[in-house]
Amino acid sequence: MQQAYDASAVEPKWQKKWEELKAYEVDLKKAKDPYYSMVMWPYPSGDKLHVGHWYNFGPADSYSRFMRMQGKDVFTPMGFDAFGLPAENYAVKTGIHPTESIAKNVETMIAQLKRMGCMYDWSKSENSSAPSYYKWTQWVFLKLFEHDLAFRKKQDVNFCPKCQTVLANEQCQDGKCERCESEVEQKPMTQWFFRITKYADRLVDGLESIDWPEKTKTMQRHWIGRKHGINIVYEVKGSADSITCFTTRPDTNFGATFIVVAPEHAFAQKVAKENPEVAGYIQAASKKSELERQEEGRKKTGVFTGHYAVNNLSGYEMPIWVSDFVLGGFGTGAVVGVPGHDLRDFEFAETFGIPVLRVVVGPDGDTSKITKPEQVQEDAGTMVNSDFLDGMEIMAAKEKIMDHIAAKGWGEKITTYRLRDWSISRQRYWGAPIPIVYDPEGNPHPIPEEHLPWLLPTDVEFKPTGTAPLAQSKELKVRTEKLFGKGWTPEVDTMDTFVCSSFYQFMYLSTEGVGTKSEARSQKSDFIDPKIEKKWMPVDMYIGGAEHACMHLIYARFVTMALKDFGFVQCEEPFKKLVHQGIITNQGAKMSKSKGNVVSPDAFVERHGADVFRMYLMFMGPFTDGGDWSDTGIKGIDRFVQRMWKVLNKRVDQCSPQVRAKVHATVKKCTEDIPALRFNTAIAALMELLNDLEKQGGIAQEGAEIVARLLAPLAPHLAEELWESIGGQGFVIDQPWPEFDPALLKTDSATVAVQVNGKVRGQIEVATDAAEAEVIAQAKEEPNVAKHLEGKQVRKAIYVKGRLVSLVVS
RNA sequence: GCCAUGGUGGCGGAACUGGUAUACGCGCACGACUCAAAAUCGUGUUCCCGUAAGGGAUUGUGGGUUCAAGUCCCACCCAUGGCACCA
Repeated sequence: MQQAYDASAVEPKWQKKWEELKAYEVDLKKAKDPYYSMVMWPYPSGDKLHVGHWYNFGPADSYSRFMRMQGKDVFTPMGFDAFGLPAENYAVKTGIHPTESIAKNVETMIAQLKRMGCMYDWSKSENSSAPSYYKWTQWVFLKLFEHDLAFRKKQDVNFCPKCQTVLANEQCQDGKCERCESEVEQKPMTQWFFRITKYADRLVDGLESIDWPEKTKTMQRHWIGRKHGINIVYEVKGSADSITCFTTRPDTNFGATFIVVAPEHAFAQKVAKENPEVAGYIQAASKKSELERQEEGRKKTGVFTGHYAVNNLSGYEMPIWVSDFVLGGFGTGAVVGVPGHDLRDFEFAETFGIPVLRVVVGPDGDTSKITKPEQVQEDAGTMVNSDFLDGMEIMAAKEKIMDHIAAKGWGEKITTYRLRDWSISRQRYWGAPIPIVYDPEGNPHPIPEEHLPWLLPTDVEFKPTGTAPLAQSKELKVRTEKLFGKGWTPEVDTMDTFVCSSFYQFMYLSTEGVGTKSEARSQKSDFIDPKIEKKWMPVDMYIGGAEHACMHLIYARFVTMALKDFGFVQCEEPFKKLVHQGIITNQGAKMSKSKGNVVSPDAFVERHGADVFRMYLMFMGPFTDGGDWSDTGIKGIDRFVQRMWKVLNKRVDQCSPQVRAKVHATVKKCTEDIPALRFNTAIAALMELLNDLEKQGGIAQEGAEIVARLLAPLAPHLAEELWESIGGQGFVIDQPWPEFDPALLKTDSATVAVQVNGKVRGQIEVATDAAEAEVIAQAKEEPNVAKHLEGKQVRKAIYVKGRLVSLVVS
């Protein structure tokens, strides 16, 4: 009799063997059928791996293992996004240098990751805070600088007065600091930017070619916000001034009845000098904070300037207003109001008694006076009261009038974007130093490549003061003067950590391990071997959180495109296929340290093993849905593992035809479900099979070999142990994926349901190939069916092969 | 407010091009083993009526199409995620 399956002994045993035999190391040059499978690299925090990591990495590994058994040379690396604020804050609190705490955390996390039993190629790991890595972060900066894609400018930035630091847009929520909830101030500061806006069109158009979730693509499209429209110039009556308005819907321009400019607009500023009412409004508006504006909601405020602008199309004299619902920073800072067909314009017109004209008739044909907001739909509507546009569909009218306005010289067609250039300067310590020095006149100069890595100095305090910690470093100052001359000063800001992660997909392919061979690489000037890059890029499968949709996932695309243009890589898009795992919550709330509801996997892994924990997470529901954490069901997977171990070690001479059919049906199900990341149903199918095997009292050798292989992606340790115990050679993960025989899936007879007037009244067994008439006759004879047919006429009879008979009677 | 996705037993969730709704698991109940408990095994388990056979109801709500609707169409309600005066 076999012993119970003991995960605590079996799992370390196989982990050791995999490591000793380098089972997961990939020869990037020799690999014949490359498949690059990547997960988003974790931040090495002291909190260790949490359930969310397991939920991302475990299933992703099962997918990689499946692809490997399809015969692919699967490369799946792991690394650490190690620069960033948490380590710096920890340093402020404890005085321990981030280099030290990060090294310790990385070590712990590697041990934990190995405990998961994932097939990472550790010989090619990366750590973004290693000089051998950030040398390349700096190199990327220099290349962007060289091509005028990195530049310096003064701009308002988000500044948290309590944390004494600049925050990225994503670190401000509703105008408040994400961490301390203080209200964020807008402060003008000189910062470095990457000119991502230059790539706006490619970033939008490229989305067509990649296999990403539609939702993520939509978010990126919206974030980039490309809009085709026209700038129309309106002359101010009795003045040499003019106001330019951007609009995407010039087709409705015959309905324009007013103009609104932002308080910051030059015309508003000019009027304010002679009109105290306007000046007062502008001053009041500028005092309002982001928060106050939001609290006001959609309530419209404004002030009339006393001036009019002429609509050349209709001759209408439009009053010019100032209102803070128009944003100074967007478009031209002025809009033309078409209250009949725009929600905001309607609200404004209603508040101030401005006429509302109808110029579009909707599908309902209603031409009455407009009394409630009617937003123009892009796909339905006909022009009215619009002179030469009358009767046209709106989209056709839009094209016609744009040409008309442009030809008359009243405006110019233009495309606008919502995307802004990427601010990458951070007044923080723990990041890659920006490789720039300033001459005595204050002009920036790139640090020559031979001086990279431009090392992060260590002689600094971490306490936040509002200026960059690097400014305190004597060593950095001395180093700069020594290399460049007296009076030269270093840049003291570091780079946003998103710069580090924007190109790591290439780094894995060009290194040989943290702190070992990667040191050698840092001596070379090659970014990546073009042959390797061509062979492996783009990444075939990328799995990670949806929260990166408009940050990392845009930045990485931008940097890849730029590197392609510079001639260093050949791929346009870094990630061919992208999948987001769902979020695991605890009692409906996101897990976070501050809420104290983080579930640690360690205790479960210790009790049940990594296989059970991984499988339980996969069994909870669809991978992309996530779910609410509960540990009640984990026992079911534990039982599954124990029972599977037992029954696969019980031999029968031959499986019954029914069990053989079930085995092949299970192969089919797993073959379809695992690559589609439907792990929950694949596991359910294996459970069904297990129930049948137990009824049979065991399994034939041939069947056991199939089942062990089916388990290999989902429960890697259990599968290896099973494979060994049934006499398999080598690692099960190196075996080919089993194939199913479609002939075995067919059965001779089928259970067919019989409905009478839509209600199931009985079941009959029929031969699969029985004729329709025969089956219907048999159905009528079924006792309970017959009862319901008594005294009635069958009007219609339908047979769905092998499924049901539907009888309609009256 | 706008956009997207989704509402199925006590719970997590299955369900192919419309074709026996509730697979699989958890939990629960009863039984076996045990001095007892845990573990394990067996049986049952959508709800209501019925000992049973059987009948009725049921996939957020209300309509519709169809021999047949969780699945398709219309209206509405609710939940989650994203965006939020972007012209």
